[in-house]
Amino acid sequence: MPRTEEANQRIREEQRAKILDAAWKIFAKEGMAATMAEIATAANVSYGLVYRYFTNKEAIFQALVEHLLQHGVERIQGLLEIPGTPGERLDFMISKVLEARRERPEFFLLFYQVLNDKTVSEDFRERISRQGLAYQIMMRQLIVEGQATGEIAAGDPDQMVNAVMACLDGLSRLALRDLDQFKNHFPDTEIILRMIKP
Amino acid sequence: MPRTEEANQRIREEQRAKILDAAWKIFAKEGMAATMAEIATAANVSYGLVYRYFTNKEAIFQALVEHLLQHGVERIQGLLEIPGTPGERLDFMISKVLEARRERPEFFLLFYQVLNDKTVSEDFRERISRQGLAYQIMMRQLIVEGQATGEIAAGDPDQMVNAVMACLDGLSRLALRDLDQFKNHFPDTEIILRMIKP
Amino acid sequence: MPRTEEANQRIREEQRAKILDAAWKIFAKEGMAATMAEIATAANVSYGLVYRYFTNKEAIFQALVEHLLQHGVERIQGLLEIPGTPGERLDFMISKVLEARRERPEFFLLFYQVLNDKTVSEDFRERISRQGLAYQIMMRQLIVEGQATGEIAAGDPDQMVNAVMACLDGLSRLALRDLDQFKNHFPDTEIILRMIKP
Amino acid sequence: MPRTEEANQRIREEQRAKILDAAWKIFAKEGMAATMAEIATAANVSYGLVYRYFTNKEAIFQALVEHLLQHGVERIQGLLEIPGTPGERLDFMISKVLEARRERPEFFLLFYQVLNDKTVSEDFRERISRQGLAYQIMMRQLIVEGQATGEIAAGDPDQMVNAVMACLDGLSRLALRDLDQFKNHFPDTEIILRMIKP
DNA sequence: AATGAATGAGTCTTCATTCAT
DNA sequence: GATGAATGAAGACTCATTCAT
Repeated sequence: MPRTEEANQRIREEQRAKILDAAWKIFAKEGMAATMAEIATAANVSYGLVYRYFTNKEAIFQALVEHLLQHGVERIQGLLEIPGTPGERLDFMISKVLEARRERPEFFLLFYQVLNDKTVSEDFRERISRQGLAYQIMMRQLIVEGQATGEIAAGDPDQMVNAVMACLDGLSRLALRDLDQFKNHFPDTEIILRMIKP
Repeated sequence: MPRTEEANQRIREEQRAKILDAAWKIFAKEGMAATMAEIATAANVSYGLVYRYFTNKEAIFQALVEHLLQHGVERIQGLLEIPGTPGERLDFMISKVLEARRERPEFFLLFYQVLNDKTVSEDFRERISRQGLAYQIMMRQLIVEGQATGEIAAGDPDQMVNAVMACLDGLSRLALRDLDQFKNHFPDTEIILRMIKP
Repeated sequence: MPRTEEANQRIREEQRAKILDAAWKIFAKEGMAATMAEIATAANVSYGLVYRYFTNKEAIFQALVEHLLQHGVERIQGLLEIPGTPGERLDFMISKVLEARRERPEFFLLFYQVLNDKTVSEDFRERISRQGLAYQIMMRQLIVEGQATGEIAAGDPDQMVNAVMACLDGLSRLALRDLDQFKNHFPDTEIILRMIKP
Repeated sequence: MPRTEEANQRIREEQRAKILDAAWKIFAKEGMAATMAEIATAANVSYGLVYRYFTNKEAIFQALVEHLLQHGVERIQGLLEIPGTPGERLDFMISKVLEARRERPEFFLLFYQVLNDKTVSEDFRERISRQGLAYQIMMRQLIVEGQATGEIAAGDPDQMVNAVMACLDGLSRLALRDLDQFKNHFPDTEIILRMIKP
């Protein structure tokens, strides 16, 4: 008695999700050094099954990255439409991303894995990189505007962008090293914002 | 007619240095994922020669880490003896480390590689970790003292430490991703310090 | 549809046995100089598969040696319980071991490989050595007793032990060099025994 | 001021001898697994020098084997000319070889290394093997003759040859394993001879 | 759809051999 | 004649990927 078509469909989706969930955690931590065995074990599926859902390791990575790109675009789109003064918009933009980073650290960790791992295909690096850049360009733009309105401290806007981005990056990595510190002493937005406030 | 003993000595020192120099760059970028072939190529020596100078990959890593620990200890020792108010000492401490990070990015990148790579021996992780911690504890102490004197902003000192450390970590990583940004728009100490200033 | 658990179990046991069988022959001949490729080829499996069954070359060796120790102990235990005069017991003991050596030459060849190969772990050498010694001590004891009863020739019992043991060792090695001679002209126990008979 | 020709000649011979002496010990123990570094160290010469005296490892081996063959031939020649009854000649032949084996164990150990090591060139194995065979054939012949005269026990002469040869082989190997036993309890000829005496 | 056994290419390490001095 | 630094091929081991059931 074969399964119904819907049942199969559902199974497939569930299994795929299970694998991807596991992959998030593993890839965020290990990057491309993650092994297929680790992923299968973490997903609680058999070794071979992973290959029925994904062509190869790169393909899993790709699925995660697509997710990243997708959500990233949405998020950035959202930020573009926010009303307010440049300073207000910066506040919002940074507080939002901080929140996201606190809630989904794997998300951003993967982001950096993509950028640093040379075994990741150039195409991904390119796309991921472009997205990060979009965010930075927007931040820079708002900083420049904010300096004009006096909401933002004077100084090289690029330095400020680098400082803020570095801080975000570093916080994400803290999640890897010391989850306790990360969860219990995640800095308030205010602290970060002081870097660019007059 | 064999080479003189001094000539051999010199050759050995030069080659060893050449290999270590190459290893800094490679390990900073790749961590233990670096291949011996990469290191040999970067050092411009043959594959097998690396093994005449170092027992194995771990031993190269070890040599670099020892260097790290050595200099780190000196640096931290130096900071302990600085006179001044807590706020002044924090200024000094952070400006010094920023300078070091700008000048020797590989140095700190390796630091993080050690912490994150689970293939690195537990002993190294322990020692490196302890050193990072010493720095953080000192910073936290000065922040608390600075808050008492009013030189430092009120708020959870742990959050501030995390924010500053994250920023430092993130800046180091910027060197990997975008050396141009890193070199030309490295943030002034002042920007970072604003995070903890009232 | 996956294989049944039993099928897998059976496959694993068969393959493991196949590899061990091949390993007996190869290790007996080459000792630790045996290559994994040789073993895989002799076992008619792929290179990598050997590593799914054994951690490393040493582990294969270990499995064989455990077998050796196991059976050796049984054999020696058996000899202790034999009734009869010292001379009779010596006859029995030597005829038994000769038979074993004729039937399972690899068994004893491996024994000597362990003793002579300095790349074998000290622990193994120790255990194997102790076992050989136990056998020799028993033989020496019976020789001394046999000399008292007049069943055994007078003379230095250590020399006799050495002569007999040397003969056994040498016969095993003959299997390597000239299997034809070994099989068709394996000496009768009587010949060996004459060395210690009056 | 260049060295005189004779001085050079003498140096060359001394160095060559030094290397060969060292090689005897090392090769007897390790066979072809001996490393050139070990040999150079044991000979107390520099690594590279070995290659000025010998083309490669095989060549050292070859020099030793030539020595073996040379002396072996002499020895066997000597035995052919011995007068006496078959039994007397056997006594002589075996006592001589036992003496040689006790005095120069490396000599015979190398002999067996050649036979068993597949990395030794087929040619050597062939020649060495032939020599061993010559010795055995002679022994067999004398045994047969001795059986006719009643000096030698009845029985399969091949078995007797194998038993005696095995004993010799085994004794040589005892030198590797337990030099103390080898030196202090080397069996008297008489014990060995009993195997073939009525 | 699922399982895990099987394969082999890539990397680490050793060591025979070559080469510059 | 002598030295030891340099090279690279061979063997151990890991792990992505394929395959039989």
